[in-house]
Amino acid sequence: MVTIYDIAKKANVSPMTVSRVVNNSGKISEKTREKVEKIIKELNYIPNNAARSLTLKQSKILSLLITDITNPFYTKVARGAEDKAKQMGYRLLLSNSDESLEKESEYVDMLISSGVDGVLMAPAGDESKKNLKTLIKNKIPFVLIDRQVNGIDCDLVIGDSYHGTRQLLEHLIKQGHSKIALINGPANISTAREREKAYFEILRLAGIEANKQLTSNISYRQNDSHKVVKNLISLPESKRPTAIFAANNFIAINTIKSLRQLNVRVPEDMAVVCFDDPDPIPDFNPFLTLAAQPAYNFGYMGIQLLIERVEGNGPAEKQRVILPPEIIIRNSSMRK
Amino acid sequence: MVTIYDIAKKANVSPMTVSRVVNNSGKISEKTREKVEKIIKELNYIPNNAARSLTLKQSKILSLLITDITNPFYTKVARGAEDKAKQMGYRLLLSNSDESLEKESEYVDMLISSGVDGVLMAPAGDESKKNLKTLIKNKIPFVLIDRQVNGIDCDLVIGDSYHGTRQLLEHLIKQGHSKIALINGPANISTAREREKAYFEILRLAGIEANKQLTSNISYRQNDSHKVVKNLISLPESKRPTAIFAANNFIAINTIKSLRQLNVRVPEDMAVVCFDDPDPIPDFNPFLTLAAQPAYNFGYMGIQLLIERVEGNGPAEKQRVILPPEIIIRNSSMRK
DNA sequence: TTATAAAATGTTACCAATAACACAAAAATA
DNA sequence: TATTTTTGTGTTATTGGTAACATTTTATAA
Repeated sequence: MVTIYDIAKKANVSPMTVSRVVNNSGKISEKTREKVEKIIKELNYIPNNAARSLTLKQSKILSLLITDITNPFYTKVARGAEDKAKQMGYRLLLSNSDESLEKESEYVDMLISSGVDGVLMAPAGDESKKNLKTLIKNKIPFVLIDRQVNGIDCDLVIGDSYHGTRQLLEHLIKQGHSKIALINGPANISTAREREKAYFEILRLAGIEANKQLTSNISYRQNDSHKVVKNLISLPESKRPTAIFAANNFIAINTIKSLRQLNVRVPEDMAVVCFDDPDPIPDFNPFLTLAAQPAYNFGYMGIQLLIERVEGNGPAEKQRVILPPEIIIRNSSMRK
Repeated sequence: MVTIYDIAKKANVSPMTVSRVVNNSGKISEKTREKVEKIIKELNYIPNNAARSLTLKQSKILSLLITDITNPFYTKVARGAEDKAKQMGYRLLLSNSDESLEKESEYVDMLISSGVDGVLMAPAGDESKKNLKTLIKNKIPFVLIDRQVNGIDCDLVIGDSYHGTRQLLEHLIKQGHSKIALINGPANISTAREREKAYFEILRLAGIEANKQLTSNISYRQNDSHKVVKNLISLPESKRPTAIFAANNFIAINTIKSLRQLNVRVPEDMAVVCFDDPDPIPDFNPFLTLAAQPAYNFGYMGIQLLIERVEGNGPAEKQRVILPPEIIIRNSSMRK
């Protein structure tokens, strides 16, 4: 490995001078700069980040801690995050918590040890508070995306669950539905709570009496919708829903799969709508009506806020960025 | 930040003893080990990776350098890679080259500087040789996935383009197609070359005279299929293809979009098949007939080979892992 | 009981880069 | 020309951890 010492020797200057050339810091005569730069090129010198991190206490590495990169929502988040990080001269570490608190906790320790400068995180749930406290204790800045955590005041980039829910439900109501089921995510995740709250509020506003029997909480990523769907289908005609509002893309897809297995046609017998597009490549075979969140921007903005914190340019008060969803109406909710 | 010196002082031992406890190396009496471990917990000590990297010359960070995480193929690769890396105690850096040689080159420099222990890479093309040489010069082990590079002898995890192509084409031929167009990726990417070679070979074996007019090379990820599709469609009836073999998922989707714009129905007027599933969530609205490659395993195996190299446990000769595709026949190629 | 081996712990130097300070040479000012 | 300021460059110490060697303590054998 080529070090500044090798350069220094060959250029007949001190290592410090080389360091100054590399970092463009301090005063350097044009002559020495050129001489040193020439040798740097010649020997193919690349600075050693470990040594730099050790003295500077910054690694230029950020971490993206999400639940699962294979969820297209987070795929796009990751892409946005990586683009912004690259643009700002940072590298990005990828971690998948799978919505598991322990995995998240393991990663947090690993990340601290790795010396990341900051963490962009979609927390597994409210219990992530413990892991965030660990970050705080270690003075590692973080920004939350998609989900908030009770009792943690920090920079946020989140969607607008209320308006997304509202537009989806109003669309269903306009289509003539009044018995609308909610298959929600876990109650310990803020987005699920917000969507549920919005669900009841909007039904009330529309003069529709909500029925607790029609709502349920399941995982955002494990496939356990089947039982719930079966239950809904086996309700007596008078109570059986004609539409399902799935809290995310994954639930929606599994719901549709279950419905098909049960010979319930979508949308003819059952409309389905959800949050977040399951299709990473836009506009191919579009089927699901949904509230598309600007996932790329979640990542992009998140990294932007994070770097502001890392570099200490952020405002004193925490920033809350709320990105509105876009409602896309497609076949899964259209009465033929 | 808590260091081994803090622990040492509080435990009344030398820093070296603490280091030994942390790393479970050397001989330590049970008594001291317990004493030190207690204080480590108490002070919440987490080792500083920068310092460790500096002495040990290894960072426990690997890099995944792919073309685009939003391509579902690479999304799954990334997930497999991250899972294996985590399991082996490594962290994973994510980089998207967008099939651009310069971006790839920038990343390679960044990665070397970051001190990654190894790189798992889907090279942008044959010209990536230059970037790989940089890695070699810096003694950074790497493994290539999905694509080979002429003139670089290294560990590989690749698919089987020949058999995938063969099965797809035989399926089309069995469906009665004889005028089959190939919309291929760039000729400087090994997978494209292999698929083209297989295409001609298999047509020949089937006694079908191949027509150069029916083959073309476009980007694997930019949407520039439209002109090509238009040309194919405007061929005289006698020459116009009845099926299109798209070299990857992205091309296939854009091809179908173009066909729809041109009012050509798929599969009624035109069958379409391709490599790689564009759908990250399995079995939802499946439409495309394709050769599905075990993307997750590309990443998983790739990291496994890479870590073998990094840790010096690998065999002397380079390893070539070839993962066969699975043909999935769906609607896009079925004559109704 | 002493010599010797083994086990446990400590000391020193080093990894690559940089901050902080020191100092010489050149330029500006008196 | 002498003095001050500025500019350019060098020296030393530090960052957190560990390898290599040194030393002390304990256990074992003679």
